[in-house]
Amino acid sequence: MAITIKDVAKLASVAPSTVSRVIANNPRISEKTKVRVREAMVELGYHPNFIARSLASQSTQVIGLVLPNSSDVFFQNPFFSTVLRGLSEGAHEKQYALQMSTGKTEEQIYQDVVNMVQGGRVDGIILLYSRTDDKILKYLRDREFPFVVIGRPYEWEEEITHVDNDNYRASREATEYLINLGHNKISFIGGNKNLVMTMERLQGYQEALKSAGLPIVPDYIRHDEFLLERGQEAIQGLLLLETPPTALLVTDELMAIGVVNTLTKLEVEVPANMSIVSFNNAFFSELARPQLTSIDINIFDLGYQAAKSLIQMLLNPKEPVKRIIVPHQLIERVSCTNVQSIKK
Amino acid sequence: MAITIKDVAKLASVAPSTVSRVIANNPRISEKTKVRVREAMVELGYHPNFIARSLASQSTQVIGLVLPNSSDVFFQNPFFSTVLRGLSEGAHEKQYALQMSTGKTEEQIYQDVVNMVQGGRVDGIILLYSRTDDKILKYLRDREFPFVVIGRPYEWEEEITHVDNDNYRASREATEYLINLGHNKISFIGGNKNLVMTMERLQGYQEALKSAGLPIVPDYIRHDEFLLERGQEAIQGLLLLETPPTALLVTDELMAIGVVNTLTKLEVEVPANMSIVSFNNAFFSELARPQLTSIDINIFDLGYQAAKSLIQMLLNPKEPVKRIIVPHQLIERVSCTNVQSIKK
DNA sequence: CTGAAAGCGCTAACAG
DNA sequence: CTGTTAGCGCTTTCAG
Repeated sequence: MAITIKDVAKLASVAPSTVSRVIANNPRISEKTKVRVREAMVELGYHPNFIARSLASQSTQVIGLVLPNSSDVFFQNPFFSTVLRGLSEGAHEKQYALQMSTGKTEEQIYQDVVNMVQGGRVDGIILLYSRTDDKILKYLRDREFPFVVIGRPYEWEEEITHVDNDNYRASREATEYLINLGHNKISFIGGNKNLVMTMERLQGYQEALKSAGLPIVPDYIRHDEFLLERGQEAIQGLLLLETPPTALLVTDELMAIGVVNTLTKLEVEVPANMSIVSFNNAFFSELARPQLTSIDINIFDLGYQAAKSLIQMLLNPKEPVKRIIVPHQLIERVSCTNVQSIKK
Repeated sequence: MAITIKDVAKLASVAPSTVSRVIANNPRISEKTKVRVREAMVELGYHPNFIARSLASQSTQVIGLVLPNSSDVFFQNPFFSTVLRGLSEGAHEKQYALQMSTGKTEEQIYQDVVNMVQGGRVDGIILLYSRTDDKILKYLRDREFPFVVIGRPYEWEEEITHVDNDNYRASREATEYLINLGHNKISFIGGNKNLVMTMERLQGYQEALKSAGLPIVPDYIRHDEFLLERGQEAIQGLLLLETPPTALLVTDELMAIGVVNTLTKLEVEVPANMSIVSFNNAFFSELARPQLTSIDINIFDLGYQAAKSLIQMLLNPKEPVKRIIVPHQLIERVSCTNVQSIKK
């Protein structure tokens, strides 16, 4: 078919193994023959065959990405493209390629992963989410296959390298920010309950209320998919309460947009009649009217660090387990106001 | 290492080739031995090694995706995630995996492609864009490597299978829609000039004006990156003109959002003082305030059809060249109004 | 410093 | 219907 190592070897009058060593830049080959071999490679337009190399060396230079099973939802969220951009950059630096799972149900994705792993298609895997009772995580762990989790693992946290934000603290700070503005009826609109991230943000919220001596009102706590529509529904429910909240902590941008749009439609002014803090800050918060005060969790870095960590693990099999906490920060915009101004 | 075909063969007391045939479900193998072999596979927990298979069969079941060189911009745009979702679904149906280019400059991406192709990593490639003077497209064509383009190829259109919208017509219709509302000062805010899509949309716009006997005013035509910020700049320039337009055709959603936000800031009301038609309709148009009338180009289908077409080419090497036109439609929302209402 | 040879795990003629 | 035998293109001992 194409030009192989043998062709090069013949032209340079060396053995194929020598050519292989030149490619690997093996120091035991003399400069002279290296030059000669390289010339031959150029002359023939030789390009190494990765598949053959993979088979022989048992490594592919490919990283597998696993999306959550609610991938349809995930795709819509700007979180996805941003984290992917970070992954892409991290992988590119070390010449790794990225391969994605394409399944939609948990079972399909599980099969994707088995194919990637047992089929020898990838050297390592990055889970772009962390949730409870994850069959896939368990599978990877049982096989001791190299992988990294974006988010805090629900189990075996100490044994799994992961990249995460301090979601608990971020959420607590956001809540305290609202409390400091005088709010005492603060609602929590969270995402999928099975995501560890959601659980932690809820805890941070509750802890902040507790510390401030405020009650935790179950009716103020909502959970749903990270979707525009879900945000809309959530806020409608809250407004029907006897004493609706005066402030909202929304743990996802897309939901936040849904919330804001719905409020606008219902002529509840933000921030005059409702303060909002959003999460993620993947540029939707800026885009919303009014622009949303938001916790920036540096999504790009989550991806970038995850890629880098995994590659380090691959390069050095006894690399210690790591936890990388990407910093967050509250970005103040104009969606929050002092509670005084609300009382009419 | 892991369990191989030989282990299975031994346990089932057959030759390795027989096992291979069972995997391929070769009809020439008796049901009896098939069953026996399958039992052995299950008992051992055998899973085929894709890399080995790829090397032997010279096919990988992987599709390479090539993003445009302005990938940072591309990642932000909802076009990306939507088309990727379509690609993912199309690939999954036929058990193909997706691998992405990770380079950022044209040269890096070119290298990614060479690696994918000459390295034997992928069976075919999908270009997620179409632009002028594309080195990568030329490379693929010269090597006669199977590939599909999303968008209309700038050259060799007749020889390259591609999936596209009728951008010319879509744009003409959108412009006519505005003309029918009585507008005669219509501006065109387009994206990157090197994209074929942009060129076609511009032509459609111009043709509509011409047919209606309206002049083509160069000052009304703007081009820029598909970015929020660019949309903002474009509209500011337009408002400074002696006779600003009364209607805008914006060929990208993200830009459209930038335009709307800027107009709001400048207290130019939409649609009262400015009508807007946007493109793509990947749910940003719905999200904007006011909601934007938009040409829905069915981005998901672009991806889905591209994946399906490429796979067909791979399955049947003499599959004829195809052009697939995904239909578009104008979705009326509330960002346009009759020109009468503008005159104060 | 370089060559010969074995083998990574699977497929695909070619026999029988 | 099934086994034997070569590879696919590269890496990697093991010699020398």
